[in-house]
Amino acid sequence: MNTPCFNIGAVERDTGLSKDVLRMWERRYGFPTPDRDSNGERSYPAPQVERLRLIKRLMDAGHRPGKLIATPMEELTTLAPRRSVQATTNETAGTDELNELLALIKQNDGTGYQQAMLQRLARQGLQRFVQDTIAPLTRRVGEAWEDGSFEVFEEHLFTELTKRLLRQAISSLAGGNQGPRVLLTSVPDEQHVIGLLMVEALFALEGAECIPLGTQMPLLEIARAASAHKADVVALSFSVAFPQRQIPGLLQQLRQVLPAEAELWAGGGGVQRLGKLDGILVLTGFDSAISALTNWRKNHQ
Amino acid sequence: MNTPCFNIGAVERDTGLSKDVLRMWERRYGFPTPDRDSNGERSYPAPQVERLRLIKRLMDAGHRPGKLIATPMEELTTLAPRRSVQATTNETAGTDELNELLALIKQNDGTGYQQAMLQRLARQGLQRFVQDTIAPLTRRVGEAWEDGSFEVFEEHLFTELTKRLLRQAISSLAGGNQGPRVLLTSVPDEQHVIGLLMVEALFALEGAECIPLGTQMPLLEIARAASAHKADVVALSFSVAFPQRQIPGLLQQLRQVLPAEAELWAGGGGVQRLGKLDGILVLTGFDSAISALTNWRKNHQ
DNA sequence: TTATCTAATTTGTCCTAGACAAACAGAACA
DNA sequence: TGTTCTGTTTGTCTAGGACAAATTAGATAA
Repeated sequence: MNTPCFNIGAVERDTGLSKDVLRMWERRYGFPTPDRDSNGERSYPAPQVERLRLIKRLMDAGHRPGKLIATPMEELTTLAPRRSVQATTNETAGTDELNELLALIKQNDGTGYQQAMLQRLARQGLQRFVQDTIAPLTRRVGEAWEDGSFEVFEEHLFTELTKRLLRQAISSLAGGNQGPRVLLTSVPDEQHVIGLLMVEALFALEGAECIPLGTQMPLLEIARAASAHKADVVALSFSVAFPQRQIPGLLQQLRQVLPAEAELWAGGGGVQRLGKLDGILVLTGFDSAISALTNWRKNHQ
Repeated sequence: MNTPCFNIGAVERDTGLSKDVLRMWERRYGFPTPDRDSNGERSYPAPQVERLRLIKRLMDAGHRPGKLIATPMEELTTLAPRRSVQATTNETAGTDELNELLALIKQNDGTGYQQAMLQRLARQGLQRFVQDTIAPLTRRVGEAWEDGSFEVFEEHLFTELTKRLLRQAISSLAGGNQGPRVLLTSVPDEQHVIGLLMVEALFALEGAECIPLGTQMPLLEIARAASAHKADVVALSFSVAFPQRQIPGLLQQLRQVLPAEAELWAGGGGVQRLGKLDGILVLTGFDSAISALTNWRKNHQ
């Protein structure tokens, strides 16, 4: 493992920082300081890539790059998150149980986690399971990832296993066909699917007809899918990690290309601070999602 | 829908063509021809974005951009795929049944598809189901997508439902613990997970201990995960859609940062034409994967 | 002291235009 | 028919400049 090197494209892939940003940081802040290969192209040593990944994580947690880059490495690893301060409010109840579940993931005990979750599902029923177990657990994992107490691969394992549980639960429900036809998906660059699965579970419980298209649909394809499926509602999910600044523009762009008769709903952690947008319904939580559904039914009978 | 416009970043997201490529094509070929907004920045009309998406699809199917861009739009829509010529060989048997399954997707009948697949699973058993149903079906969908007879959203629906089936089948297996500990994942930019799920199903059937980390793990994180989980094998999947040229470099880079005691296996449609690589085992198919597993056991008892 | 508005700063994204290497196609050759 | 060589195609990298949106800091008013 003697100092493997990454070119700028590989660093972009691995860190999520665009080439433009990597070059700009080098120009402005003097970091990173890649070597040059025989063609004069940047060649990033692995430790610098690690540091960039750490910086990116702290940025996603609300820190600013200028400060971070000036901070020495040791200090970086101990920095706390800035954004999610008011998070731990209604988590007094059941906190210990959630911690136990997370501990299973941290011990790399995927099987144990799955079994414990299935028990909870059986005990709580799907709706409560989604709202009281999956949702807070997901948020907790996000926070833990931000403050560094969760490794990336632990988060991946959690995500993969949780997706399985949800999908399994959903497919055990008979496909509803009373309610609106709801097309569930996300925009390109938004790959978090757990939010979509949670809301699908709730909608399916209510008997709505869900069309799960997975994540990362190009906007124009969402519009075509909505036409082809005669969807009554297009529901998009934005995670907290999604670049907030892009959301309003994306939604309005999609609203423009979407059939007029299809409603556009947006939910997830990313849209909570969003203002009102014309022709778009912002879902601020699970209750809001369910009441949107019942409202739709009231207006379409 | 009066000519909505996309900036270059949105086009990159929606088409998968990098900003560099978009600018270069404009310089070289005179297409696309975006307008400019008040800041002098490119503004792509929706029809051009559609055309770019079509071109990208045909490129993934083996065509060359120079030709495609010179081709008029009407002709583009009728172009056949170039790459997958020898595909339809051993598909004589059961072709009609597979066509029926695909027809369900095309009719947007997700529920019917799921039921039909569950029946097949029960009839064939998991191993045959993976090899004789899921695998050819997935290949067929890929081909159909390439030659334009499948819409993107139909492919998404198929993918989402098939993932559910596989995950459900896998989680019904008791977690094995005899065989090697196999860490299953993919590199960043490789988001196709069905191949991973198929091989996980086979390995789990053989009693191996699978650690599914989902897709898109940064290389350095794969290495950390392998250490933390004490993985005996890291198995990566590359779909046919993954840029072939990047694969050898990626694998060697990963091999460098991976613990020496962990084996590195690479499978999927993307690695079939790959030459031999030092310290990396290329899996050319399901049989090859299973024999790799038994070989490993032979060498580690 | 708190609130609000303005100015300065930070930061990401976009721009042009040039260079080069890897991949590919086709021709000449064995 | 197969192989090597050469020219073309194509993607990715480089440099540094510009600017707008977001954020912070400072100043003024309540």
